[in-house]
Amino acid sequence: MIKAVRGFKDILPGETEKWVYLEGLARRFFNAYGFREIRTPILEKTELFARSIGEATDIVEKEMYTFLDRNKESVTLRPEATAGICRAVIEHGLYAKAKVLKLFTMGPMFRHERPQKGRLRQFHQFNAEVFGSHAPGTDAEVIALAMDILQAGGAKDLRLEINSLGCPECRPAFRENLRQFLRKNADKLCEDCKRRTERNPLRALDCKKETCQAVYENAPLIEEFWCEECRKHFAKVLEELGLLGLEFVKNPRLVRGLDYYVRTTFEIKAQGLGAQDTVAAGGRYDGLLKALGGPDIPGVGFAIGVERFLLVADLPANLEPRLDLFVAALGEEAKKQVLPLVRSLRNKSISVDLDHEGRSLKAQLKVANRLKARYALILGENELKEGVALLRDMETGEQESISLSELEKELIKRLS
RNA sequence: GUGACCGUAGCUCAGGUGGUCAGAGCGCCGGGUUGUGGCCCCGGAGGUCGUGGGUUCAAAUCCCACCGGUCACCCCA
Repeated sequence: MIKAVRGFKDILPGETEKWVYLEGLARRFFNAYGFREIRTPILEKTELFARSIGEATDIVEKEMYTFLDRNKESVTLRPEATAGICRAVIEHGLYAKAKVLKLFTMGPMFRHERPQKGRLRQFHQFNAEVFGSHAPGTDAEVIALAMDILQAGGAKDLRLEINSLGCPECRPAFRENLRQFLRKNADKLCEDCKRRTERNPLRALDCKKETCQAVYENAPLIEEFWCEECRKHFAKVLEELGLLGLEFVKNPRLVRGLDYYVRTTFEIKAQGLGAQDTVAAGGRYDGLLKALGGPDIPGVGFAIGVERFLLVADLPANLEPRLDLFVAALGEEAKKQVLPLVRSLRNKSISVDLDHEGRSLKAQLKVANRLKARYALILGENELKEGVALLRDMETGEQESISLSELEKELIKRLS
């Protein structure tokens, strides 16, 4: 048997209804916050991700689905959405259309990692990106949007963690200082952190090993290095979050895995997700557009992991579709009578199904029951003779006789 | 890439120390109701016991390898 590729999952009926529900929910909020939808390709030139995410990140080094196209050009299945959106914004000059450009997208991302709870190789995100605003209020607005979507989906016990990574003005000094600290304490660190010391010292702070965390109790803090601008920016973001009524926890060790973040970074964590407890994450990426060859326009955004969202969402129980009407036509003649009616009702958005296998009435009603039909319409020889059809209420079992000439009108009245 | 655990019908799972152990529940199909679903009763279909090798008189059961799944590490949504 041919099975789906590891880490790639079918989303089956029963699940798809939940997806559609959450997508609709997210769309309503994106709309309410003034975001327009953009859809970019799933495949991009590899260079785009290498330049935006960062050459030395795990994503680029070992997690991308990269291959040579037939013309020998290296292409990659997008591991995240921001890079592609930035590319499109630059390519089409979208930044010229409005001072502040608000975009959202939803769709699959691909990362070649070992699957586990809340982690697939093809996974899905809801993404929001704002271009053209340096204002801290925009950071807060974007965070509020993410929180609103998650809360509307019934996610409980959300924990918003926030930090500022500084900017190109102040971060290098911190990075160097931290590196010195790590070198001094190298003998107490795990192998991973020793490696991070030279490659990406900030990431060491994120290490989950208690022995390392014990060392980092005394590590230098980024806030001690923030420049005046970064300090003011962060304070203002927090103030606006407070005004929006959002609780947060400052986490000076919060470091993201993508190089393009500056200043504000945040993660929204939830209970019940196992080891991968971040449902949403994002931050500010002011230099990214310029780095990709565009104008020097700032950006802020976030991604919600849809699979993880589903794990913590509290959804309505009645998402599975119900059939309005099941038509049980007994015999060829009855079926001929009923086909035009079925089509007509369907064209009025009334959901109707019928049996094409010529099965017994009993079997047909059984199907009607399984499809959770509200009504069944029974038309057999007896009814044909009398020029009527029987409308059976599948809840109560009550049946009434309706003349064929009135049938369509009656059904529309009851079912629309 | 590393580790732990797991792999029996469509689904959820039983099957002490190898010898009617190929089963149950749910689902599906049919019958009980010559034209009436849901509840109940009866019957039926459906399985290379993940794959391949080995030990043995005998393996779903023990051993090895491989494949697949789950969770965790790394990292991240």
